[in-house]
Amino acid sequence: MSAFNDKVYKLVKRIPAGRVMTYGAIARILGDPRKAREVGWAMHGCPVDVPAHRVINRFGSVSGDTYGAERRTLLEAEGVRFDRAGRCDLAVYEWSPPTPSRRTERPVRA
DNA sequence: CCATTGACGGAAC
DNA sequence: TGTTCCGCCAATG
Repeated sequence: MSAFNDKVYKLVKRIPAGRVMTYGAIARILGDPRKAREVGWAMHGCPVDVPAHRVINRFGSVSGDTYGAERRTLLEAEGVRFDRAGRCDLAVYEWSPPTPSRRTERPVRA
């Protein structure tokens, strides 16, 4: 288990219900913007205590074939709205980890 | 070691 | 976010 992989899990666990993060955003926060694919690969075998359904691609759509439908259902249960194309509004739902010197968190209710 | 693949991203059209 | 192409990187055979 690489350190990068562990960081991904830790970050994903901090994502609040009803909010999502993209693979690229996670990789970027972890310091390796180009490792977006690895984030996805890490989620492929993620433990059950990691809310992998809150990690989606940059289009706001859920990737994956079989597991994708299940994850999307979980997100909808948390209040995330999907349009007909299976995408959600990242401008509204995308979440960023809290920073020590900044507390600008807003409720976000679409 | 080389080729292929992928739960990605982004630039170019 | 339409489609196509390419770069990046780990895992897999």
